[in-house]
Amino acid sequence: MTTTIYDVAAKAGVSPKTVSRVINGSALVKEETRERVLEAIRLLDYHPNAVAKSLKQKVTYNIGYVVPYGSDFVFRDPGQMEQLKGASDVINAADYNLILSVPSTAREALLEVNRLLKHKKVDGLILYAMEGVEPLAREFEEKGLKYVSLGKCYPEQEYNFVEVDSPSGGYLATRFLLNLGHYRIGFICEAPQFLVPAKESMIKGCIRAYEEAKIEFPHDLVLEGDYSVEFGEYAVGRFLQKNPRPTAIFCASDPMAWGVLRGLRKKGLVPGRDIDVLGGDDLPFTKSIEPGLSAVNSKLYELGAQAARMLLDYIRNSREEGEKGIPGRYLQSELVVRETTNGPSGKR
Amino acid sequence: MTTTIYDVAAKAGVSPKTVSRVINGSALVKEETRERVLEAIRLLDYHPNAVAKSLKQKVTYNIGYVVPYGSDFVFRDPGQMEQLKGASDVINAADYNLILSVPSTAREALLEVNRLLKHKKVDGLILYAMEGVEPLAREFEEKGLKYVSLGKCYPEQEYNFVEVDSPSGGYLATRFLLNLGHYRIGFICEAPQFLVPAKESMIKGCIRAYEEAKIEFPHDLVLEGDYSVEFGEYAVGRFLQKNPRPTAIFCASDPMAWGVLRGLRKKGLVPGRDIDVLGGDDLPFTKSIEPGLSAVNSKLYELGAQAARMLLDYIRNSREEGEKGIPGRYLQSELVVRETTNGPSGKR
DNA sequence: TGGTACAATGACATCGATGTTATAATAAAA
DNA sequence: TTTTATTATAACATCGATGTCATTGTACCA
Repeated sequence: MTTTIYDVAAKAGVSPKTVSRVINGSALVKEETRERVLEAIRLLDYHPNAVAKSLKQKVTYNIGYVVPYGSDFVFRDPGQMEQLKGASDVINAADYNLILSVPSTAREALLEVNRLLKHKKVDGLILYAMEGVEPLAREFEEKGLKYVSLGKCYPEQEYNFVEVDSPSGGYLATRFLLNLGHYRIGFICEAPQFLVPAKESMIKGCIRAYEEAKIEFPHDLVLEGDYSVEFGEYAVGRFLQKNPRPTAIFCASDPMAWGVLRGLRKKGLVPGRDIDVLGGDDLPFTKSIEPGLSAVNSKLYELGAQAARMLLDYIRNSREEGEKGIPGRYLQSELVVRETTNGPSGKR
Repeated sequence: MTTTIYDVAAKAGVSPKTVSRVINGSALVKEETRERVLEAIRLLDYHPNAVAKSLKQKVTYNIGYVVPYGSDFVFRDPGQMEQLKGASDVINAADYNLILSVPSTAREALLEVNRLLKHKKVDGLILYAMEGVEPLAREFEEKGLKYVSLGKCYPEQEYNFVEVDSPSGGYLATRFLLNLGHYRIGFICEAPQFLVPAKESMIKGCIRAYEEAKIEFPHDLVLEGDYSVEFGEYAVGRFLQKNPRPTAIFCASDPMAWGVLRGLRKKGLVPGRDIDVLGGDDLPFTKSIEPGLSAVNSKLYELGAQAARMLLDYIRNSREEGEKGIPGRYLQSELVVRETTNGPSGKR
């Protein structure tokens, strides 16, 4: 049936071990033998069986990417895709495979993770941190299973995570808007059910910026959004009822900002002239929107890429037993100014 | 180290084979023994090694999902994500794993596919059909490797594909617009570099609808787009220069239609009043856009799901050698009418 | 010329499960 | 009660690679 290393060995008149040496580029093979073996491999169209190799070497070259119970959420959120893409690129470049798993309930997520990690289908896991992953993360650590999470899984987590520093992004955005002359700013921040409990909301940074500027923070202008375009649109209505109404709106995610743009237009308001708008991701799509949406760049691609790099590092260099993993990292955001932030009306 | 089936056997005082029987739910185990074994499994927190099982059974329970050299394209196109999601849901429900691979060049794609299929890392492959996959598909067939393609890989392909019947979608859309009273319709169809050579363009169906209505087809109003929002916006400018200018625009994809909406607005035109617009995918995002975009529903989720189902079928029921696979299937589109199609101006 | 190093190769065991086949224990049939 | 089925279990081989260790061949040095 399938050709094995034994077939090749027989054809080349050597032992299987020698064929193995040739495949793995060992220097301990005479040039002439090597060529004979390579010829046999070519003739038989032989491909080593990765499963057998895995069994012996206890390495699968598979990385699991698990997003617990977020199926709909995940596939519709372009921010999620950026993270996945970052991870995918790094994993593929390292000749590993990415096993994508998007269970739809917490229970399924648990089963899934077991199937992958404990049954040795993957060498490690990238875990998207959401409400409810804490027990999973704890268990991994207890059992010495390798993972890196996208975001902290619980407040005291010190190892194996990469996280966007949301408060610093909020601070950056707010300071910028305050400097433009805004003081009534509407905030759409992250609804808790979409945030890991451990993650600090951007709003902390926003408040800090107000404090530094010694301006009173407009607590009446804070909404909690679900990352959807729809929510952004809805929020516009809410904000316009306020008195005085905000002169700028800052959203924790780009899709909500897209919704805000749409909502404003529906009300006959011009973003960037009547009301300033600032997004929270700087997704690729945001670059091509009209008018050009200013945004905090949350480095989502980089987030995924770094997580993958950390995990690969961890997998390949973990000699000592009982080491805790790799210290967590925070990514700092940047501000990208485009056309929707020009200062309060009249100033333009 | 890791607990194996031998450890469990020893603890329970039975043979490894009996443990295996318990794990696999064989009826040939006395109730009392079963319980003893289960207890041992629990105590030792034993999890069977999937790799060892794979080696023996020659089944990996992995499905590869390969999108040849389309990294950027893929992750930015929400239509792609719908297909991926459809496949992912089916694959996970069947207790298989999805290995996602998005190589960025044709050469990498080849290596990738070899790594996956020939090295036995997956039981089968879902292959996104694009320019250049034909040789791959041919080789798979020659070697009896299992795959199903999303779209035909070459014109005469009869097996192992699922495809959206684009011409029928084009026909549906065009007939609808003609019935509304349009006769100058602008078409943005698929640029050839993004289409498998084997796939028929929707434009064929559009022309057919014109023929049936005995109206002359406006050949001057056909553009080829790259699926991007930007192109849709650009196309608006092109169309408005035509004389007489079109009263409706039909796009092969939703993102291009989103671009058209934006482009129209920038020119001060109102979609659905001044010019009708029709999208080509009916993506989730399209449901929530403003104004509600009418669209041909291309069943992209279903496309991915069907491909996965076909492949799983093929994998599980392929007893006979040399069978060609599963006959290809075409999915028919539907029309979803929302707010952007009200007939030529004045008629409203 | 014999000894020592090192290069090149192979024999055999091993990874951890399951398939095959033999055998022990029990139940049903004669 | 003996024979025959049937149930329950185990011994051993096997999947296809690689690791360990032994062995052979060759070159270099004393």
